[in-house]
Amino acid sequence: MLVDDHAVVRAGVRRLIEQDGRFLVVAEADSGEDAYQQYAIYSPDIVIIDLSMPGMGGMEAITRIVARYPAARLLVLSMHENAAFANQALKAGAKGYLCKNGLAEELVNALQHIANDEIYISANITKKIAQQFLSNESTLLQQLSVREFEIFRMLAEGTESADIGKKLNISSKTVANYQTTIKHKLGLNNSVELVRLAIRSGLIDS
Amino acid sequence: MLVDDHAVVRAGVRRLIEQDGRFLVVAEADSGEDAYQQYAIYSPDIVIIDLSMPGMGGMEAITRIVARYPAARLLVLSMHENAAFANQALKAGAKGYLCKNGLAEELVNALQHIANDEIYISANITKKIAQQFLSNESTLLQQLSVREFEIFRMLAEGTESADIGKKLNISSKTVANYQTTIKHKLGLNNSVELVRLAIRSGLIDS
DNA sequence: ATTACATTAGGAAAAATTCCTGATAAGCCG
DNA sequence: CGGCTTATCAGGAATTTTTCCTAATGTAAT
Repeated sequence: MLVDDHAVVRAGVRRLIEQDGRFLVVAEADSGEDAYQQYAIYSPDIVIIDLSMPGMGGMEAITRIVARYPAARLLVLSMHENAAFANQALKAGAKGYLCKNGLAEELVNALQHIANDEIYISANITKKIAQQFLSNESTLLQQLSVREFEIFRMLAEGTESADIGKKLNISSKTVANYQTTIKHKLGLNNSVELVRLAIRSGLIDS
Repeated sequence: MLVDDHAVVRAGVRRLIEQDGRFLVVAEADSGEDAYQQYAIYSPDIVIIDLSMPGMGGMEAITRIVARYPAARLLVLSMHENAAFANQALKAGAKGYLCKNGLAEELVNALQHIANDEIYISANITKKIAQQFLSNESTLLQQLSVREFEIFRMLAEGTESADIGKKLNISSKTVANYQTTIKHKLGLNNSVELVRLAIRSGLIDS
C-alpha cells in the first residue's frame, strides 16, 4: 500500500513497483487517517509511507497502525535525509527508512528485505546516523520520546497548541505541558530557540 | 528533460510521461548545475524542474537557463503549494507551475499546453496567487519602522522582552506592544513564524 | 497649521506557559 | 511475579506573555 499526499509521487512509485513485477500495489492513501482505514480493509504486506503529510503526519500514522496491527511492516520513504527522522520513525515501529533521492532500484530492494522480515535502512542514512552519533545536537534530540519529537516538530513549524491537540487527538493542555518538558529536555529558554534548533537539525526549513 | 534531486521521483515521472506516449524524456539532471550543462547538450523542448534542490536551487537554475536560452520552456513541478514560490518562478521565466500533489494526468496536460507555447499554472495555485497578491516578503520588512525593525531582530534572536527593554532603555511593556504591531504588520501569527521570516530574510542565522 | 506617524507606556483582559499532581499503560529487570 | 521506570495524558492554579485600547509626546510632511 502506498501512502503519500502527492498523487504524482504515488503514481510514479506505483509504476516503479509494478515494472519490477515482484510486488503489487493493492491500495493507495493520501493521508495518515486514510492509511489507517485502508490498512484495515486491504491488510497489505507492506506499507510504503511518507512522513510529511497534512493532518495526522506519517509518524503518527505509523504509531497508530503499529499499535493496532503489531505485525504491520512499514517502509518509510521520506525526503528527509536526516538521522533524527529515521531514528524516530524506527522507534515508532517502522521496519525501514529510505530517502526519495535514493536510486529507484533501492526501493524494490528494500521491499524485498522487508518482505523477508529484515530491517532496511538507506546506506546514506546509516552513514549519517554514524556521523551524527557524536554530535551534541542529535544526541540532544534523541532524548525526546516519539511523542515529544512529533510535538517538537509541529511547534517548530508554528502550529498552534490547540491545532496540534486537534491533529493528535489530545488536549491542548497536554500539548502545552509537553512543550514545557521539551524545552527543559533540550535546554531551551523560549520558543525562538526551539525553532532555531529545529532548523539547525534539519527538521524543518526556514 | 527532468530535473529533480530525488531519483525515485525522476524515475516515476519518466514512466508517467513515457506511458502517455506524446512526450519523450531525453535527459535527466539531479541539480541546477547539471541541468544547465545538460540543457546545452540536449536542447530539450521542455524542462520539468523541481525547485528545492541542494546547491544552486531550482529558482537559480531557471534564471540562468532562461538568461542563456530565452526560448527555453521550463515547467516547475514543486511540492510547494505556495503563491510566493510560483510567483518567483514565473518571474524568473518559467512557463508553468505544477504541484506534486496534483493529479498525474495534469502533468502531461501541462506539458501539452507548454508545447503549444501557452502558460500553464495549477488551478489551486492561481487561486492562491490572487489571495497573496500583495504579500511580498522583501517589501514586507520595509514596512517596519527603525525601532520596530530593531526589536524584530532582537526578538528573532531569542532575547527576552525584559532584556530588550533594558538594552534599549524602554519599558518591557513597550517592547511587548511593539511585538504585537510587528506581527500585525508582517502578517505573522506567532513568534515561531517571526523567527522563520527573520532567518529567511537573512537577518539572523539559525 | 493640520495631518501623519514614530515612540513611549499603562490598564485590563485574554491567552500561553509553567509547575504540580495524578492517572493509566507498557516495558524491563532482578 | 512484583516492583521500577518511562511514556502518555490531563486538570488546577499561579504566573507570565500577549493583545487590545487608550493616550501622551515629538517630528516630519503637506
